[in-house]
Amino acid sequence: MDLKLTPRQQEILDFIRNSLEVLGAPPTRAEICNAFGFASPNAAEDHLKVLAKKGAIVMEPGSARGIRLVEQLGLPLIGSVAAGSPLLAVENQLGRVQLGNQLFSPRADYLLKVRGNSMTHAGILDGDLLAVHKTNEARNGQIVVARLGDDVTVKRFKKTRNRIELIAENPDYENIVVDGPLEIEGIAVGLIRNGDAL
Amino acid sequence: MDLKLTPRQQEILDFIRNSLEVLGAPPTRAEICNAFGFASPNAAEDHLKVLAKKGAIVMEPGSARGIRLVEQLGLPLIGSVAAGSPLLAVENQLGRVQLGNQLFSPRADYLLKVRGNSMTHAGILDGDLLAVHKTNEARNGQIVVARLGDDVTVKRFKKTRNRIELIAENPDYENIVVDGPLEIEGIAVGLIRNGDAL
DNA sequence: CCGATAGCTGTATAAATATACAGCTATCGG
DNA sequence: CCGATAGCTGTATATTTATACAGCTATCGG
Repeated sequence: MDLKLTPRQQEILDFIRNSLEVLGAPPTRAEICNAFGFASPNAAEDHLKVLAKKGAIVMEPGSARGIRLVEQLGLPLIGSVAAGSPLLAVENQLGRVQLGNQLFSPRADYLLKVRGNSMTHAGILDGDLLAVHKTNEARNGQIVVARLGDDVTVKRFKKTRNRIELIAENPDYENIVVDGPLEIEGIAVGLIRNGDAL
Repeated sequence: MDLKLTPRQQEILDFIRNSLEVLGAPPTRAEICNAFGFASPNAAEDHLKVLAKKGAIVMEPGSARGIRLVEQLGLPLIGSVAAGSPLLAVENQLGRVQLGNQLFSPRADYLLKVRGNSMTHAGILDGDLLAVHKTNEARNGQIVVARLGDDVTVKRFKKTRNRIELIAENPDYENIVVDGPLEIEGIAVGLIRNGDAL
């Protein structure tokens, strides 16, 4: 979903860019109307919907000035996950990393900053950024981001006839035999290592 | 008015910075409350008022998410001025230039992109950015930004016993003898020339 | 001529948001 | 001990804002 924009739609997009630069915030529908001389706020709304459908912007539902430019979105970088909070909650985000998500396959939805050494033998070191594809299903042998109660962990997924195990790729760490509620948050599709860690 | 911030106030400011980076827009009062665990939106309001008074932010009255960081504000760059519109109207702004306003004295309030060659003999070329201090009063010999009806022009100010003249510093252009309404928008306090024009 | 699409007007409304007023506690310099 | 200030709770409200619904015109490929 990344179709070409009509000239008019391009103008709207440019206005949003300009608003971000000049005002420091995205415009409201009313401001768009004002800038283009629209008599109805719905004219702006329609344009925004099209821009969203075409993948140029993302709209934060119900939020004032909730227009985000996809081009400057990049992938959210998730830090340490606060107990019980949704992985992608704003409070867990360290920022965004400018990175086309077509770099990985399947598509990366976010980056997770890895903490600890439980996966070092799989080449995943402390501080690495793990590119994660959001999904609820994992196949045997895949490296998953899993939630066990309040904890979020990165491990290798192993499913046998009678149980599910989360394998630590480091003999110093113990594998986890799942007995409580397990939720797959996503599967690893890539890795980025910052120069600092090399 | 640029006093030191308390640690708490610094935290609030950092949160605003973070919100701009992560969300792409300034936070609402409610979001600040949420992030810091405040029970009352007024706690956020108070902090913002202090930050505004101390010069760290500027608040757009009545506007949703109307918090601007002064540090990334720079000086507004005014392009061609639409007939009849206020000089600093958003529609006239080409963007902002990162520039401490203490560079000039008196303080520069905005930059005006000069159009035309009527001041070339004063070293003001087409395309130059003129740093302007906002004021209604000009002294003899100062270079002023003046409004004559719908037109905004840059000229040297000359006041004699019985009339006011706007002098063009280029023999190819004619001086303007003021007979209609004249409004001084500001006086030139500096000049910036972009590499392109050299 | 038809249906789809772009681009708009006009109206309405629930929810988000800014922001005022009143008051309370802890700290700190004098 | 006093007054000022920082930092907050709690309540209330006028605006701003997002956004739905209904409908209209012009263009364009078939």
